[in-house]
Amino acid sequence: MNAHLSPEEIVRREALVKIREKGIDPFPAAEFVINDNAVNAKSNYEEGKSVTLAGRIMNQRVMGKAIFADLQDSVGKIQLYLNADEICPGEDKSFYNDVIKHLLHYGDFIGITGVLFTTKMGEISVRVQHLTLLAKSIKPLPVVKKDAEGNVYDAFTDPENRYRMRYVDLVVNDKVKDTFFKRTQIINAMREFFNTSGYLEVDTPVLQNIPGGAAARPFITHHNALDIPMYLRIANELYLKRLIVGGFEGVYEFSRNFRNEGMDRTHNPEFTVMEIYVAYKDYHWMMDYTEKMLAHVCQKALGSTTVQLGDKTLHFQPPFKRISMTQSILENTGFDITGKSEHELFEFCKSIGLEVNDTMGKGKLIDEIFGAKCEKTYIQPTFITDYPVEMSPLCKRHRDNPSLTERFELMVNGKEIANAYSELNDPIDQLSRFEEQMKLMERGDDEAMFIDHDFIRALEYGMPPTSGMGIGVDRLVMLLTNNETIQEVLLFPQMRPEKPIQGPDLNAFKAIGVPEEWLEILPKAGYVDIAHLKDAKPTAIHQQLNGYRKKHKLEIAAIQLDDVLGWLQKVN
RNA sequence: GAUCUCGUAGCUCAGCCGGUAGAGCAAUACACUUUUAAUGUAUGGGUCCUGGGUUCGAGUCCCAGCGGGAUCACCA
Repeated sequence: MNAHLSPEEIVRREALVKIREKGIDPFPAAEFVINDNAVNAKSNYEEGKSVTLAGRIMNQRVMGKAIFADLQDSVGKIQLYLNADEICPGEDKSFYNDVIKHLLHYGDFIGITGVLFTTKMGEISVRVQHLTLLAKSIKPLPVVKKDAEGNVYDAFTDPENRYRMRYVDLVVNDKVKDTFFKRTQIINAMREFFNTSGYLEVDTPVLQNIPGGAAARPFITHHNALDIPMYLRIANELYLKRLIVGGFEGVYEFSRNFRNEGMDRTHNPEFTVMEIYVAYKDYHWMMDYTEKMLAHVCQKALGSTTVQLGDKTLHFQPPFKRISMTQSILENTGFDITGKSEHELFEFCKSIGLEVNDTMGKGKLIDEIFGAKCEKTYIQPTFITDYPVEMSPLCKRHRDNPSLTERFELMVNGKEIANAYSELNDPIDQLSRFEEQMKLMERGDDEAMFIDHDFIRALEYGMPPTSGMGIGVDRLVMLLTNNETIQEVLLFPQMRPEKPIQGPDLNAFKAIGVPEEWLEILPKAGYVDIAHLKDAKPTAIHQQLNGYRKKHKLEIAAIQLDDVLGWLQKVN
């Protein structure tokens, strides 16, 4: 049964047995009470202080009757000094010699009690008096080593393995845990900011009848009892506005959204957006509020409003630059979109080499121009304001210009981070905007919005003037943790599923009369299951198996052709 | 979805013009009571991603597939 295990795994499983034979439980149930951690023990160092710590053994340097090892706990590492006489004060040194030296492995969880001291090399360490095995690790972790200059050797770097086995990544790669600590600090800082303002955190449906609030392809599922299609939410916007209709002053939600679109280093099928809606406010207020909120988040999570991102330094100190979309396009292309017809925009797009087609309305064409020529130029936080009405079906028309909307997006490092409106609260205008979207859908735009009649009904009861803002949490975390891929800031990013390891069906072979000693050889010779046998010629099977036997010099009786014929008879 | 590129030991990687599968770390054994990429000696460990093809002979060349990465397109 150990055929599929690596030699190291077999050693560890054997160690498990030997540990049990010595009367030690390798997976004890009892609580292990610690009174300190690796980082605190070092920063509040007191010579001779007794500490009890728990964590993984990460590196052992065996020196005969003494061992140096690193203990890695939830916050960091501390060196252990394991001395035979210290741990086994009496005559019997077998716990040290047999268990610690030979049955403990890299990655095992242990608990220790000992006293703090400093080695002659100046390293704060624990002189261990008691050691308890807390959990055996029977699969070897990748061994990552670091030298005195901080150079890392044999790092566990393969992105596929790191993301698939994040639990391993977190153990062996120091910086990974820090990113996720920061992620939570960022989210906590936002929550704290909104709560201090007196706004209410709410939960709205993830499973929706109509996937509204954004333009994107949804994931579709089915509700059996109601026998209707249901959608995973692409946004929560329309539900939060219903709550403003219901009378809340301000509501916000950290919303896990799902979009059935491409995956790359800035897109994951599920991602997190924070959306907030506040009654009686407009988008000017929301710009001020967003600036303050981001400054607060940077200060809380990073201790500064200055953020290093690669070779760029970003400044989140308010006020941020503000520029209208029309002005931005004019500055970056020399083209004034004011009053231009769809045809004129279409021709301009073609003239600057953009790929356009006739499913694109005015809004989408302008968006193309902005995306291609303007977006990337805004590295420092910049509010882009006053988008064309065609691009923003949920946004109130601009108070001074009905062809524009009261909308802003916040650009940082050439990417959209936040999006906000003075929310459209005129139910009649909202319905006609939805109908425009339906026309786009009929033209072939599969990301146009559905009409949500219940949402219209809510607006008909009356929604106060409201400003709403959504912020891409994952992308914000990327910015603030200096990561270039979304996979680095999601604990478990979406991956193509691993192919199940096809366990050869040995029982089926047994059932047709394959002898015990040949059971495991069949799959190795290429016959993974009965179907493979069935499709092959008996003579080929016969030769293949005996060929394998010869090649590997197996000390078992050769298979006769009659045996193979016998198996095949039972198959049919 | 398109293009480029990669897939060899538990980890990081070599492997030339096609000719017996390699190193370091990890593992095992021995030595070593202040090491920290510990050290020294010895040993074991491989479906060279999968399937075809060319060839006397394929890790290597060709084709297809699977998986990863990068770039681009769409999207936040």
